[in-house]
Formats: sequence, C-alpha cells, structure tokens
Amino acid sequence: MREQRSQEPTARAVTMADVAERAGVSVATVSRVISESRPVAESLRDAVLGAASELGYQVNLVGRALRKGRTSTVGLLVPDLDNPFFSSLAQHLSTAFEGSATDMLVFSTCGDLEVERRGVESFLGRQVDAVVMIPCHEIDSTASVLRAAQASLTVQLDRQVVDADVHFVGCDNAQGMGLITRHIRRDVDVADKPAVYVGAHAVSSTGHERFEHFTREFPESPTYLGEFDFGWGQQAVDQILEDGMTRGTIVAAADIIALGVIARLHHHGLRVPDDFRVIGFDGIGVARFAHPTLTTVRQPVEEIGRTVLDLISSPSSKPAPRAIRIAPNFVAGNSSPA
Amino acid sequence: MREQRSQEPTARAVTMADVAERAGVSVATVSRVISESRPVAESLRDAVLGAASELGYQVNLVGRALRKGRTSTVGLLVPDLDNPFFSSLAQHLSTAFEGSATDMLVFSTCGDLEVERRGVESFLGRQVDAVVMIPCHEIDSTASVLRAAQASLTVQLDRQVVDADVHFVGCDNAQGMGLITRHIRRDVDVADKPAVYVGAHAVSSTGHERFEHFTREFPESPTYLGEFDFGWGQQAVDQILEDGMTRGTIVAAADIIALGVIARLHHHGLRVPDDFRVIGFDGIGVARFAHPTLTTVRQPVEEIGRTVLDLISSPSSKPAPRAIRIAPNFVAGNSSPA
DNA sequence: TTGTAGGCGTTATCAC
DNA sequence: GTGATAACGCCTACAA
Repeated sequence: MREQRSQEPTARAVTMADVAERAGVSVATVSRVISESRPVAESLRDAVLGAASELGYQVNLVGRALRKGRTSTVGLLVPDLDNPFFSSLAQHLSTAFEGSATDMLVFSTCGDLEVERRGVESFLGRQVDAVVMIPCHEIDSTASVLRAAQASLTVQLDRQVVDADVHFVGCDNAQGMGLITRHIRRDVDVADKPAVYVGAHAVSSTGHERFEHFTREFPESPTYLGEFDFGWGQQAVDQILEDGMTRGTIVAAADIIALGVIARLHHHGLRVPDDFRVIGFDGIGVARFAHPTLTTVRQPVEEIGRTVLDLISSPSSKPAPRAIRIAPNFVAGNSSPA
Repeated sequence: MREQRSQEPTARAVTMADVAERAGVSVATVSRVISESRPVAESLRDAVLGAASELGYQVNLVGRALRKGRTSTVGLLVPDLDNPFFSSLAQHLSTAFEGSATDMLVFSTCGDLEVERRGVESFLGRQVDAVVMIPCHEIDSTASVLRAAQASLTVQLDRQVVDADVHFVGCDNAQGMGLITRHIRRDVDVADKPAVYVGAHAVSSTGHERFEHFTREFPESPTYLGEFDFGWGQQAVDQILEDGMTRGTIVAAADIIALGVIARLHHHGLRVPDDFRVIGFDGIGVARFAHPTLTTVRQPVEEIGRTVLDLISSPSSKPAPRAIRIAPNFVAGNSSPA
C-alpha cells in the first residue's frame, strides 16, 4: 500500500553548527570530518558522521565556495545546443567532469554576440573556476574571450578568435582536410566528378581553416559559402545545379551542411554517390541517419573533453596558453566510397 | 599593429569595500546602488557607479547567494545530451531563462541511476533554486525525484516517475498518439499495410504511455519493444522482416527510433512509404535529415521551456504539484503521406 | 537618505 | 587532535 508522497520544500537547512551540537564537538571538527581536510580521532569522526546522517546534513557548497574562493564550477558557453556537434561536445565535457566534483553551467548564446558577452559576465560573477567557450565569431568575439581570460582560466573550444593568446582545444582542421583531399585524389576520378566546396563564411576559425586548406589543394575548384546549417546545404545544391554542374564531389565544411546537401540532391532526383559524391566534416552521430551513410572526418569528442579537463585542472595554476589540436579520423561511408 | 594580448588571471578581486572607499561612501550604499534595492541620492549613485566602473567591479554572486539564500541557479538533469530531443529541451530551457538572470547547471546522467542520484545531491548542495529533471527510469528514479522535491522546488520534465506527487511538464502522449492513429485510420489502408509498433520498454513514462495508447487503438497489432535509440530501430526492422512482414505501417515511439527504422529499410532495399510507411514521435530537428522526410508528432519544445520557467518562477513559493501536459502537433511528412 | 553592524555556512589560523 | 574565532563578499535590519 503506497501512500501519496508529496512535495514539501525544506523547513530550515541543517548546518554544521547543528551537527556539531548534536555530536558534542566544535564546528571546526565537523568541518574537518566532512571535508576530510585533517585527521580526526575515530571516535569523534563516528559521532560526527552519525549526527550528520541522523540530521540529514549536507554540505552547503555556496558557503564553502565563498570561503575557499573556488566554486568547483566551470561555465560552458555554446552558440547553439540544437547543433548536434555542439551538444555532443557538451555531453562529453559533462562526462569528463563526472567524478571530479565539478559541475557545469551551460549557456546557449544563440549565436548572438551580446548574449555571449552577458554569458561571460554571468559566469565571471558566479566565480567559475574556468570558462570554456565556443566563440560565436572569429573576430567580434575577441572582446568576450579576452574578458573571460583576464578574469578566469579560459579555454576556447572548437573555434578560436584571431589574435588572442588564450588556450584553445580543437580539431586539427588542416589534417582533417588533408584526409579528405587524400581520399579524393586516391578514390575519385576528378575529371568525371570535379570537386566543389560548400563551406561557411569565414566568421569562425573552423570555417576559415577548412576553406583555406581545401582551396590550397584544389585552387581551381568552385566554392560556395554560407552558414553552418542544414538549410544552407540545401540552398547550395540549388546554386550548384543552376551553375550547370551535373556531376561532382561535394566537400562540405560540416556534416550538418552535408546532410542538407544530400537531402536536396535526393529532392532533385540525383543519386549519391552515382551523380554526386558527398563528404562531410565533424563525425556527428546523426551522420548515420543519412542515406547513404556519410563519408566524413570525425572529431574525437571524448578526447577533446578529456583534454579540456586536463587543461582546467592543471596543477600549475597558470599554465602557458596553448593551442591544442586533436587529430581527427577518416570515416568511410557510402556517400563517397573508396 | 596589434600586440599579442595574453592571459593573466586575476590579481585580486575588487570588492564592494574597494568601491566604497574609492567613492567615499559606505559599503551599504554601494550595495544599494549595485543591487538597485533602495533609492540612493543621484550624486552618490554616480560616484559609486563611477568608482565601480574605474575599478572594474563586478558583483560576486557567491557572496550574494550565501546572504540571500537564493542562487538564481537551476539544475537540469538529463539522461543524455547526445539525444537530439533532450539537447533540444536543454536549448529551449536555456533560452527561456535568457534575461531572467538565472543560469542553468547541466548534468548528464548517461542513463545511470547512481550518477543521477549523485547529480541530485550535487545540485542540492549547490543550493539550486530548482531542480529540473528528466528521470532515467519510471520506477527506480523515484527516490532521486523525491529527494530533490523534498529539498528544493522540483519539476519532472518529459518523463515522470510513478507515484510521486511532484511537478511534471511534458507532452500529452495520449493526444499525440491519437493524432497518429487518426492519421492511420484516415490515410492508410491497414489491410494492405498493417500497423506495427516499435517502441521502448516501459522503463519511462513516455515509453509506457505511448505504448498503452497505441495498443488501445490497435490491440491486434504486433509490438516490438527495445530502447529509445537509433540502433534499436534498425534491429526492430530485422525482426519485423524475420517475422514475415513485407508491407506495413511502422509506428515508432520516437523519431530517433523511426530514423533507425528508415535507414534499415533502405538497407534491405525496401521503399518508404511504398513498402513500409514510417511514423515517428517528438519532432526533433534532424527528422528533416530523413529521406523521405519523417511524418511525426512534434512536441512544442519552446512552450515546454516557457512552462517550466513559469512553474519555477511562480510567485507563490509553494505551488501545488501539477502535471502539465502540452499538446503536440501533427507534422505531415513523406514517410507516411496523406 | 545614509551608515553601522551582524550574519548567511564554511574553512583556515591560531592557540591549547 | 581539538576548539574558539576570524574571515570570505554580500545584504538588510536598525539606528542616525
């Protein structure tokens, strides 16, 4: 026979003083037991833990944070959680922190610079131990990045602003694009299916770098630049067809763009990879949803998460700013087979 | 000529006392100006704001939180941020909080009950103003939900545990399944394409309810139960084909399952919707990635986010626990056309 | 309207 | 090894 259990917000919080009184010791001793900061005689330890348990005591981390000057909190600033690659980064960052007693504040900027600025201020006001941010814009986000870095340990994730000497962890885009161009040179008859690039305007370092390394390898190839989203991939296909292409190898700057490209090619009755090959970049989980499966370059998000954690919890409190580039892996799919 | 600007973590934080000294007023006055809690003579106000600005003062929210007993923080507990529907909920919750000076702690439980338990404890220790959680399990998460509700304002999101009188905001699954069954009765020749259900084991209220309402309408139809993921959708197709079906209308309990179903049908050379119709549930953004586009029932995530916010920032500090069910919308796609 | 002072819950320093 | 006590940064009676 189960009874309705109802919601009854807290009467008054149990504090260390309550535990101390109950256990017949001083608050200092309670603190030492709870925080395990110093050895305490076993008898007192048991008394304290017993009292704490009976009273349902739980440490108040706000009080602790104020006293210690550390919050065990990191702030993650991300342009859009609806973007599968960004939410994947958030997921793996969260799991990397798992067990380190660190919690993660998440703030979505919706790609808006002013919102991004406020997000940084909010995190700093909350005294986060570190700010991890995916800057919205390669240039215009510089002020926010520098502001964060001046007041807190800061790591740029995935994208970095130009000209700021602040930690960065992201994919080695040069190497990733190298994997793609090598695949094309080896497996594709470029005379039959010329390479085309569908990328993003150079407002982010990722868009910038991927474009640069593609054009270095295929300087004569046409390029189309838009946004990092599904809709742009669709539009790009229309432009490519208007420009008279009927066959080709479309290199997209991101999987999400590639998925839009594939969807639109299907819509026009074109076959992948028979008419157009399609190659993506990022390795998002939903790339499996594509039909055919997407040939892409995968960023090792788990490793990226761990790397950020290492940087943040570095023993030296002030490590030299570094740009860490993680090597991506080629993922063979059917959208551009070997 | 731009110089390298480098990362130099804070010397010492500027405090209200510093501002007060500089402005030649008391800390109380500074506090009143900064927090806009009481009127202050304009001359002093200007002096304070000037001093604050010169010193680069920013309020320390940890100190404020300790004093006020409110942190302006809510904790979001989610099983998996890599799940597009959950990350979409996170995104819209984040944007709903935008401008309310409330920040969001996010914790991914990875579907693990013990991790979920620890997440709740961590949030409570951090004195969050509210806990918003998507429980992992319909029954086994009950303890965590009740623990949260006993210590803080708590809202269950999307899924609810049985037998706990705690706020809930989620989709009206009965109504959603009603939209689907109505579509089938109206647009599908069930004699030619019999209905099949591919759902999830009843470990979550969503899985439970959707299954229940489907079988109520189609009691004779075969049902296949697995997980809420892409891989299960693929497996289910193999089972359905092994069981000898060659045509049918597959109702999936979630879009993510439906996408796996479609991918696997293609793999077997079967056509959608010619051989098998496919219908999803949730309305995740990536449903557009499917080819053909997915016929589904969309949960209004924006409205869900706003509703949670309303509940949390309710003026009455102790509103009666309520289950709020938001009506979903039918989204016509090509995977099951009219 | 402004200042003084106490305390939110915790930890660190200093005695014992 | 243990206890008293002073901060941490802020807000809010209370007094002036």
